[in-house]
Amino acid sequence: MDRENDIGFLIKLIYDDLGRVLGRRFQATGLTPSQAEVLQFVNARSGARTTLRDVEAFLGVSHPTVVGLVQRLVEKGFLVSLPDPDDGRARNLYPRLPDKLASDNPVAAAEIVESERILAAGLSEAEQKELVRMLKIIRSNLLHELE
Amino acid sequence: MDRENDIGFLIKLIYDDLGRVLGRRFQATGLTPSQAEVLQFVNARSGARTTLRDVEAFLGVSHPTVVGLVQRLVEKGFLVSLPDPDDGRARNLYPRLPDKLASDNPVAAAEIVESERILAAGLSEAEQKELVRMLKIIRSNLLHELE
DNA sequence: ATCAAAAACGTAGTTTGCTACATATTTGGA
DNA sequence: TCCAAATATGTAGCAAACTACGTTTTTGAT
Repeated sequence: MDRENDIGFLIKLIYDDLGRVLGRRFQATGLTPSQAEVLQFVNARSGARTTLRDVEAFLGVSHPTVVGLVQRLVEKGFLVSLPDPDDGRARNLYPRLPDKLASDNPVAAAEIVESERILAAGLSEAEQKELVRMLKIIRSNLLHELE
Repeated sequence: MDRENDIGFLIKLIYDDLGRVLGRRFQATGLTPSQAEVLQFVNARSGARTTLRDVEAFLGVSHPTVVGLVQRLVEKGFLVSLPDPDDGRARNLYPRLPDKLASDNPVAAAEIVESERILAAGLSEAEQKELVRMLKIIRSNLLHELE
C-alpha cells in the first residue's frame, strides 16, 4: 500500500505541487498558470494568426478546455477574440495586455523558465537530459495505449 | 515557444494522458481512477480504522477533495461513512463492495499495477530506479519552494 | 480545570480538465 | 458541381483539484 515509488503516483504529486508553485508565482498577475501559458503563446506569435485550435495543440488539451480558458482571458481583458476573415469557422486571438503586464511583457515566459529551474535544481545537465528522455518514453507509451 | 523538452510540460502531458488511460481501464467498474484508489486504500486497511484524514495523506490531496471523493463513493454504494466512536470529529470509512467488485476484489490494485507496467515499458529496472530518484528530487524541490 | 490552539470534517465558489453532443463552415472527391 | 466528411468552435454536464471560510471536538499548556 506504499505508493512512494510508483512513477504514476510521483507524476501526480509533482503535477499538483507544480500547480501550487506556479499558482503562487502568478498570483500577482491575476492569472492562473494555464491562462498565463495561453497568453504567453498568443503573445509570442504576434504576426501569425492564432486560433483556438493552435492553442489546443500547444497546450495538449481538449478544445472545450481551450474555450473555457479563452473565455476567462477575454472576460479579464487579456485577450481579444475575433472571427477569422478568411475562415468562417475560426476565431483569431489577439493579446490585449493591461498595463501591469504590458510594462514588463514576458512575465509568463520568465515564470515558466524559473519554474523549470526550480524543478531541476540538484539535477545535472546530463541527468536532466536523461530525465526528459525517459519522460518522453513514458508519454509515448501512454499515447500508444490510447491507440 | 517549443516546450517539447520542458520537464514541467512533460509532467503535465503525462499526468493528463495517464488520467485518460486509467479512466478507460476503470470504466467497466463504474469508478473514476481517484475513486478506485480510495476504495483500494480503504479495502487494504480492513482492521485498521480509516478516516478521511488517512485518505487525504495517502492521496496527497486537500481535505475538501477527499470529502468530494468519499461523498460520491458513498452515493454509489461503494463505501459507508460512520462517525468514529472514539473521536467525535472523525468519521470511519468501511468498504461495501458490490457484487461485480466483490467477486474479484483487488481490481483497482491490479489496474494500478498494470498502469505502472504500461508507463515503464521500455525502461530498464535501473532506469526506472533512476527516474524515481530524480522525480523524488523534483518533488522535494517543489515542496521546499512551498516552504 | 480552563481555554486557546489544533485537528477533522464540511461548505461555497472557482478553475481546469474531460466526454458527448451540436452547429456552422470548408474541403475534396466522385 | 455537390455533398459527405473533416474542421473549428460552442454547450452541457461532470469530476477532481484548489483556497478560504466555518463548525465541532479534542488536546495541551498553564
